[in-house]
Amino acid sequence: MMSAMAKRAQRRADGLSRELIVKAATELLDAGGEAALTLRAITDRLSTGYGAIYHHVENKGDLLAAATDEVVAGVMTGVVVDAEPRQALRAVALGLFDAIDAHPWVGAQLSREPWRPALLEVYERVGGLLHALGVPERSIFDAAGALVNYVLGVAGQNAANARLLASGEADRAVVLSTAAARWARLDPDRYPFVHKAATRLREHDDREQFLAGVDIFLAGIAALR
Amino acid sequence: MMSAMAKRAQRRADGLSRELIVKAATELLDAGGEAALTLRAITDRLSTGYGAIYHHVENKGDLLAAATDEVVAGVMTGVVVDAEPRQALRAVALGLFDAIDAHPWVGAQLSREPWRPALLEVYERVGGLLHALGVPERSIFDAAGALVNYVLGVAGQNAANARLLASGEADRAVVLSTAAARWARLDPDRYPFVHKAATRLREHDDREQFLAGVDIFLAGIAALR
DNA sequence: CACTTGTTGGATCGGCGATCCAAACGCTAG
DNA sequence: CTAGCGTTTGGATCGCCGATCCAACAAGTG
Repeated sequence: MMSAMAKRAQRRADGLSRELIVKAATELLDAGGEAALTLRAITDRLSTGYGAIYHHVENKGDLLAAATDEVVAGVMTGVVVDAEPRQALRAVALGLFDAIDAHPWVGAQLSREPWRPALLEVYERVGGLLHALGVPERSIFDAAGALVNYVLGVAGQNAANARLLASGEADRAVVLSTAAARWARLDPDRYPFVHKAATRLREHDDREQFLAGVDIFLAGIAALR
Repeated sequence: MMSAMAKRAQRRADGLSRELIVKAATELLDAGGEAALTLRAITDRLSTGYGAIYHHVENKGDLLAAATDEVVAGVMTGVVVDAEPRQALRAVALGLFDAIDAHPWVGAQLSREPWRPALLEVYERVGGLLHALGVPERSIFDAAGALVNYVLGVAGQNAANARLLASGEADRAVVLSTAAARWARLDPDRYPFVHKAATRLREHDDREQFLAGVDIFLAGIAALR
C-alpha cells in the first residue's frame, strides 16, 4: 500500500529517434555480429523499453535494413565519380567490398534482402558506368546484374567467414591454415584441383582475389562490345 | 496411484535415422521455406520427441546443412561429365541454378555457409573444367572463385525472391510488375539507368539472365588465356 | 533371467520478437 | 495557470523457438 510510488522509474531526458536507434543497432552489430542485435540489447543500451523502440521502428527486420541502407549509402556517396569508367567500376566494387569487410553483417543482409533502396543506387551507378564503357544498351541489364550478383556472392562469403571468426576463438590466419591443411589432405586423385589449390588458399588475399574476379567480369563485358 | 500406466505413450515401431530426419526436414523446407523448419514441426511430422532428433543430429544448423549437402550432391552427380568444357561449365552452373530455384532455402544456406563439403565438389568440378578449358594454372583459383561466387550471389537473390513470394500472397508476375512500376516511377534524371531498365525487369527471365552472366564470366576467362 | 548399452519421448529452461497498456510528457485552448 | 489530449515512453506479458536433461523403453549379452 505504502509504496505505490517508484513504479515508473524515470524517463529519458533526451528524446529517442529512429536515427539514434539505428546508430545503436549499428554499434551492436559491429561489436558482436548479427546475433548481438536483439531488442533487449537495444533497450539496455538506450535505457528504454520495447514500446519506445517499436514506436520508431517497424520491427527488427526494418531496423537491420535501415542500418544496412545507411552503410551502403555511405559507400555510394564516398566513391569517386569522375574517374575513367573502368576504374570507377572497380572503385564501386571495392568500396562495397571494404564496407562489407568492415561490417560483415551488411553482407549477410544484402544477400538476404537484395531489393533495398540502397542497392538501387548501386545498380544505377553500375548501369551508368557500363553505359559510359560503351556496353551496348541491350546488354547493360544483364551485365549490371551479373556484376552486382558477383559482389553479393562475395559479400555472403565474407559474412560467413566473419561469423566463423567471431564464434570460434581462432584468428584469421589459423582458420585459413587449418582449412588449407584440410584441402591438402584430400585425395589428390579424386580432388586434384582443390588439392593443388590448398597452397593458394593459405596465401591468398581476399581483397585481391575479389578484384581479380571483378577484372574477369570486366574483361567479359568488354567482349560484349 | 492407480494410473501410473499410459504415461509413456507409445514408441516408434520403425527406427529413426539421420537420413529419415534429413528427408523430413527437406520436405518441410520445400513446403514452407526456411521458417517452416522448426524442431517442433519435425517432431510432429515424425511423431517423436526432441531427444530422438538430437540423438541423430547435432543441432538445427547441422540438419539444415545436411539437407543442403544432399541437394547439391544430387546436382553434381546428375550433371553430364563428358561434354565440351565450356558447355559443361554452363551445365554445372545451370544445374545449381535449377536446384536452388526448386529449393530456394538451399540458396540461402549456401550464401550463409559456403564452406560445406558439397561446395568442395563444385569447386573441384569447376576447377577441372577450367583447366580443361586451357586457363593458365595461376588464374584458375581466381576464376573458379569468381564463378562460384557469382552463382552464390544469384542463389541468394533467388532465395530472397522466394521468401517474398512465399510470405506475401502475390504471385511472381504481380511482384515483378509492381517492382517494375516502382522503377519506372523513379525520376529519369536521377535514375536514368534503373528507369530505363524497368521494362526489362518486367520481361526478363531469371534463368536466361543467369546464363547471360555465366557467359560474361566465361568470356572474361577466355581473355585470361 | 539380470544387466548393460543405445534409443526414444517429453518436461523444462532461458531467450527471443512482438504486442499491449498505463504512466509520463508536452503542447494547445480556454 | 490549468485542464485536456495526442504523442512518446517503459515494462509486463505472450507465444514460440532451440536446446538440455532425464526417465522410460528396447535390444543385445551373459
